[in-house]
Amino acid sequence: MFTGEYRHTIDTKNRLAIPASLRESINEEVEGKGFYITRGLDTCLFMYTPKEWQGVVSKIEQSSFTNKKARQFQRLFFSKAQHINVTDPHGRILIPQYLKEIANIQKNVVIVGVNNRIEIWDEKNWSDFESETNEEYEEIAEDLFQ
Amino acid sequence: MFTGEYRHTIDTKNRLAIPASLRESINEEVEGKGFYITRGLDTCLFMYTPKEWQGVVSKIEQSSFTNKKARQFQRLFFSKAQHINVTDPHGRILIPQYLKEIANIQKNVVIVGVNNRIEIWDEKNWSDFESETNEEYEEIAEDLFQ
DNA sequence: CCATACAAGTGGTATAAAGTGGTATAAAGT
DNA sequence: ACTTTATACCACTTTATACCACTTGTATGG
Repeated sequence: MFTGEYRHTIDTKNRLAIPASLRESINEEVEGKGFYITRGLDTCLFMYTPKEWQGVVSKIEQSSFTNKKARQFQRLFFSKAQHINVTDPHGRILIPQYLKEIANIQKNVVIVGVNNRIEIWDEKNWSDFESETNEEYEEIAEDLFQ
Repeated sequence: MFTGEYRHTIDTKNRLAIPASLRESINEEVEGKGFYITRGLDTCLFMYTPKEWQGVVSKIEQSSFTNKKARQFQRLFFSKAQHINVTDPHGRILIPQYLKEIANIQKNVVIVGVNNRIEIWDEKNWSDFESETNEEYEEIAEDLFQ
């Protein structure tokens, strides 16, 4: 399970260090090697272990769209996804340029653990998101913890 | 599984380099040698490994059209398809001229991994497609990533 | 409380691989 | 036999990977 919020930077060569504590929470034997990274929702990137990724993919293969919608969605979904292995001895990954642009990522990023996935945000988008949803958090939580 | 988006160019002799990371994700023993390339849907080209191609063909053979429709479709489908081997030491293939014209391919192309196939797009058509389907992506993806 | 050691994160350089463009040779079609 | 097309080969440019060094922050021990 991934948790926590970490502030890192992307360098000029699109390298980003995955926080050590997130890496250490992965059992490679079970979860597979490397990550699948893709376009997320709300202007950020989603990153999964191979095992969790397989779960998302099988959902897509089940889903019943009209032919055209299915084709178009699958095209976007797979084209934005990328398997990355962590070859760097310091646990850095390479963020594809097109994903940087989609999530509007500059230099300072926030890496967030969200249960079965890791999210990657531009610092600005993250603080915007936080201030927007701060109040709602209390409301939702109240319902949830009843 | 093919994923990712790659920007390459076609030279004056219709040669196109298949991205190394896509080639490496193929197990030739299982998938067969070379590719089948054909006219795709939505103004692009589809490219399959021999094994995946066999799957597509057998689907067509099962399909129950009226005789005339089936005949017309199969005629178009098979006539545009071509088996190509990758002889170039750099993994380049030769795009037949008639397929270039069908997909309106100029010099700059986008090569896209879409699960069991590779798609080849002219750069312009690809960016048009992206902007058209952007909103739908968020809608469908919301259900998916729950 | 300060000094030291260690780990994590960041930045740069050197090397290797991938992609592109051209020419020469071989094969195919006319 | 000639023209056209495809294949093989070679050279260059660009990009990615591997490697090394520095900085920062945290923990440990005197």
